[in-house]
Amino acid sequence: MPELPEVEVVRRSLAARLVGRRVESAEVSGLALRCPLDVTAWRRWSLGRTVRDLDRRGKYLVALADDAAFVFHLGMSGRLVLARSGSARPVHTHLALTLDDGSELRFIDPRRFGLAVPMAAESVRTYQPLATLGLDPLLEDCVPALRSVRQSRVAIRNVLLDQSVVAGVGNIYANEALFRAGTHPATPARKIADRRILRLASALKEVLADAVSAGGTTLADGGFANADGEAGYFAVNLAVYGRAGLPCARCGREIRRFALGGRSAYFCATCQRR
DNA sequence: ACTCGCCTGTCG
DNA sequence: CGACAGGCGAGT
Repeated sequence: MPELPEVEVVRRSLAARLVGRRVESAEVSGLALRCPLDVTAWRRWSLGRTVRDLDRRGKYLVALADDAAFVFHLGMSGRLVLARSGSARPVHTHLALTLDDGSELRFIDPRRFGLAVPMAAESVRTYQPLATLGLDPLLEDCVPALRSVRQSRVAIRNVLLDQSVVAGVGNIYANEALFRAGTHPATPARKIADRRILRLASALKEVLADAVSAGGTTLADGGFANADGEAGYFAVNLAVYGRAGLPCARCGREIRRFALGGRSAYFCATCQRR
């Protein structure tokens, strides 16, 4: 489940080898991702362009290539990898861009919840999925964003998942940040005192930075890998996510799981209070 | 402000 | 074989 740290790890592992490369050909699988993969659009916007920059916006990656931009989202199971052109493509490779150094950028996504869209560089500014993103909790102070929802009745775990509030947080890091902040996931946002908002903001930044340093979270399913196909090792540092029934590393109490808005929330009833 | 459907692989 | 994983957009 690529969230902000995993996308940042991909960006860092990809950027140095992608920037300066010219796109020579583009092929697609024919299957739709979140949006249809339009081979005509890909060829129109990518062929002959040179990648100048690779940027992250929340969970999105934006490659700038001269007057074009390629927007990617890894969805649930997406990978962006660089491989040698001509080597066998893994199953579920939906986009392959061959580059001028004999490498090939591949977008691989078994579950096809991801996104790969080419466009004019000037269109990025108004592209709706990017335009609605909240601020970046790794790069910016997210206290103002968390304060902005102080009237909301929505459970704080769900607030953290709202990409228009803070961009890039998914279920793993929402749960982990709440554990570090000592706040119960179901706490209505408006019930959280300002001191706890400050604590949550710093816990969020801290857990995201720790996860980036560890190369991201690769769960037992092996879903996530960086651009070289390497797993991250933050999974060993998860305090609550996926640990229902196991003892809390801080107090020993059994971690509990419950459904919150259709997806699992995890917490320690001793360490986290409403 | 909710729920549902999309999609595939894995696990019990 | 059903449950589950879950980001996100569409529908209610």
